[in-house]
Amino acid sequence: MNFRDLEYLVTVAKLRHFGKAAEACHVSQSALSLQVQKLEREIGVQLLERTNRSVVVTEIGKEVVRRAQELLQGKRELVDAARLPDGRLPETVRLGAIPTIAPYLFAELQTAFRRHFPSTTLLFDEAVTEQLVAAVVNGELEAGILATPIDDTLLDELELFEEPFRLAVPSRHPLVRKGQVTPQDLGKDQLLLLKDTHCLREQVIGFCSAHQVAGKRQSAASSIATLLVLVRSQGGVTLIPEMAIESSNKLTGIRCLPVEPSPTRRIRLIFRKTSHVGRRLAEAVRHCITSPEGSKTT
Amino acid sequence: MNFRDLEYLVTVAKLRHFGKAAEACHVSQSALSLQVQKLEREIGVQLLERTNRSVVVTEIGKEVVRRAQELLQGKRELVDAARLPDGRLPETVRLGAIPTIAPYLFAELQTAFRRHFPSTTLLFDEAVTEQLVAAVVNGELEAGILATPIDDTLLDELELFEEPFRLAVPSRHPLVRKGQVTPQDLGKDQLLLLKDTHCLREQVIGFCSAHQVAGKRQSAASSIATLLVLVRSQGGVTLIPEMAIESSNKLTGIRCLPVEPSPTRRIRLIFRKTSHVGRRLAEAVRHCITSPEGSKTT
DNA sequence: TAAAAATACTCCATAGGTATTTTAT
DNA sequence: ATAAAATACCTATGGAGTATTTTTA
Repeated sequence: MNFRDLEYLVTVAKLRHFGKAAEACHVSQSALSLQVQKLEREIGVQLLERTNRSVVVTEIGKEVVRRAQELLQGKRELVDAARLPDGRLPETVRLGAIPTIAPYLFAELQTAFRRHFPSTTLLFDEAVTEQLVAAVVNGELEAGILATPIDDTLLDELELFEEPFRLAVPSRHPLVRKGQVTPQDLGKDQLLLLKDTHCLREQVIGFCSAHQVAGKRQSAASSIATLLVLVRSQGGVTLIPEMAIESSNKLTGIRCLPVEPSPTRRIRLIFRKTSHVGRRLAEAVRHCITSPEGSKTT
Repeated sequence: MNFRDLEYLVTVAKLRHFGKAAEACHVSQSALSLQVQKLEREIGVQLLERTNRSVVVTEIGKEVVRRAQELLQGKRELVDAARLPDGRLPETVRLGAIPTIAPYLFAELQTAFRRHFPSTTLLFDEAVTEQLVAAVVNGELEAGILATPIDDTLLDELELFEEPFRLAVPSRHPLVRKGQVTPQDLGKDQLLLLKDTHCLREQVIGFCSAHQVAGKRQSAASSIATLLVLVRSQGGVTLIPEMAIESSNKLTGIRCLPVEPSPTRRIRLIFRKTSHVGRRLAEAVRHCITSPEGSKTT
């Protein structure tokens, strides 16, 4: 067994097709087929079931593929860790964030990062929690920023900060006069929510149920920007994270009010436990965010 | 890079000698030397410093060796997991235990295990906590039984039970009449302790300091059996785990008294998080110990 | 100068390629 | 009948061996 064999297996399992897998691995179909067979013989267990139309991974195969992916990732991380210069970062690193954070953080983070680590290019990616976690686990991203406690033994997390939510209401909503808002006020108007791929939605619902707030709800928007447009056009209300306020100030007809006691979400960085690069990137990002005016060279 | 290269590197790092490493790997010195050089070229980092008298592993090399060992262990576990029959155990498994547990548990455990898993041979090993943990981490043992909370991200643990200590005293010690003993009684006689490789020693000291018990102490014995002989010959006292009482009853001139509140230790099973075999063995052992008269086939 | 690692050179096992056959829908 | 994987067979890369050289304590 060698890493190449595992690469072949993982690729066939992903594409469910020997021919396409061979192409992806830049070898002939026969070569790949042969190596996978050899691997199965060596382990002594059938990993794939082949017919002329489809390839299905056996139950044991799935477990083997999962472990093979870990080994391949471990190999990459071995090389990365060995090459990582003392106290520096690689030439390029990839950072992800969930959609309700990314647009409000990336611009400033980019600036701060450039100042602190001028020789490293920071690439951004936006994805919902589930995909973000998967991307960090399989090594497509070195680190990710999200707002959900992680439950993956392969990942570590670094706390960033706790962010309060504000209630966004139409400009001439009666609550604007009152200024201070209580959780109970949330039940009086139509509460606009994001679609359910976004963790923000669950956090808002969680806050409501923690305070026994019921009321009309509508889940239509897939971004905070859309939520705010709906607040204005439909006259509903919504909770948005503090970070989103500055950019939404440009949107006339909306006011953002503090709620007391305040709903919050906890922003975290995740990275693979075993990834030196990931951990160092996470520390770098935290440094950029918590002390944007420091100095540190790369 | 392939697994063989990593094997060569790990072996050289362990033996600090190319020739001996080559012998251990059953290849010629030149073959091994060449592959290690190739690996260093591929990674682009010097891993070893060679002179004609010694081989030293560089700082980066140590990290790479550590990761290489993990990859090699991961490869073994991939094969083990794939070959592991549903709900069964391999032909042979290796279980370790610390010296203050092993002699009192292995005999009965062997019997129960044979009944529950007749087709699996259970091999035992005895080692102090530090060595036991190392052996489980590097895969020499599938699981281990100890009495210390583990602090290793590679390991998982399974609680077994909480075990009380008893105070062993000479037969005609005044406390024998009194029957019930308090922690404060421990300070009145010479307290005999194990040498400091044994965690039992720290646990006894911990109990004493938790109850502000001072007094004469002597750390000489390297086994509970020796402790008890000293109790009799020197007239001191000692705390021994409940499991050890039955076999020490054969020793005349010793009485074991309960202490109230009772000192205890928590017995646990450890195994590699990623080892299917280890986890299953740990569950099997727990099953054997908690329900020794059950039925389960292998 | 002696022990040990590196190098030179030869050999062969095995991964890879092309062409073809088998298999299952 | 056809798409796809397996097989046959040839080629060539690279890992292994032996012999020798270089290095440095």
